[in-house]
Amino acid sequence: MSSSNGYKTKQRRAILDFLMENKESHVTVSRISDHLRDEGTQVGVTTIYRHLDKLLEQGLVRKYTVDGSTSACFQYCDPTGACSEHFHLKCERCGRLLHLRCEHVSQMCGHIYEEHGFKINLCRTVLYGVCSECAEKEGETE
Amino acid sequence: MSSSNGYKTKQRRAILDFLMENKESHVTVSRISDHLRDEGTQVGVTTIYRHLDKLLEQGLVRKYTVDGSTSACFQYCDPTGACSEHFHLKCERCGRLLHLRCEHVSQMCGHIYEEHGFKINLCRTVLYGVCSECAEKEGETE
DNA sequence: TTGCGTGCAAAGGTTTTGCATGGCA
DNA sequence: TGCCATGCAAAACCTTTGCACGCAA
Repeated sequence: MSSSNGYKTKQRRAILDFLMENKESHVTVSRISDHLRDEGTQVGVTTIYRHLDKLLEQGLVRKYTVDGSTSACFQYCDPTGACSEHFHLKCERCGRLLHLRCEHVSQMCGHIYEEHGFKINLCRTVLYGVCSECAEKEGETE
Repeated sequence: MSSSNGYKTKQRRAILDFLMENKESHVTVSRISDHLRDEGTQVGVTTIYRHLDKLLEQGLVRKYTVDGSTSACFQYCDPTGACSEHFHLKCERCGRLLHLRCEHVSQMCGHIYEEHGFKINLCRTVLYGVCSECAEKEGETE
């Protein structure tokens, strides 16, 4: 079913490459556009939006918004499925996305499902907070 | 400090009333605007945005985005502060917001902080998924 | 009376749509 | 060659800003 997801064009390749290069952080459409232009592979924003929509449907990218920004953020999501099995932590200070691979926490998902009847969608859920590095920096000045 | 948060106008009253009536779900600016117009208390969107900004600063409303919609969602947040002490679950089907008051889950926050060095911000964090009622409905048709 | 609150109009952004052209298979 | 992909321009939205007037205190 997913073997023929459209033509292989250089625009699609360029967008996908950039997303994969930045799989540890999130990017906006304008950042994708700027990067591709600087790199020499000019791609219209329309095309970028259309590809992201498709990738979203296929579950290959994650989409969310960051406080204070009006534009959506996108992030490549490994097709091996690894990212749909653990929580994601987003630091409100530095913006980094951390992958929380932890047995203890995974069990909590089971607990919430069994005891509270709520099936968490790990693909969409992001835990916001402050990472240890940023907490240290703040501790210095406060 | 928070005893004099501006004048008491009928617009402010109308917006706050609507938010409090809908504290179990989220509303968009256009929904607020439509409701107030239908109710007879026409309020300009500019005013709605400005009040929401203030309420956000005061921590009286929560703001987030829902997949598929480009506009922001707002939700009244009880000033008793209880809501900053537990997780919120948002059902992706019915849109309801559930308050997860559970000792076991609260302990997990401590675990993530102590073992992973990440301090979760419960005010901003929303766990997405499907609630038990919607899961049942889907089970019937699938 | 003073100064914040309000709402219109306009600006600024982001995202979507229509349509003619380009390029993969 | 047949379609899908692309990109420009324009439209459609959402949100913010400037400014004059209204209204609470």
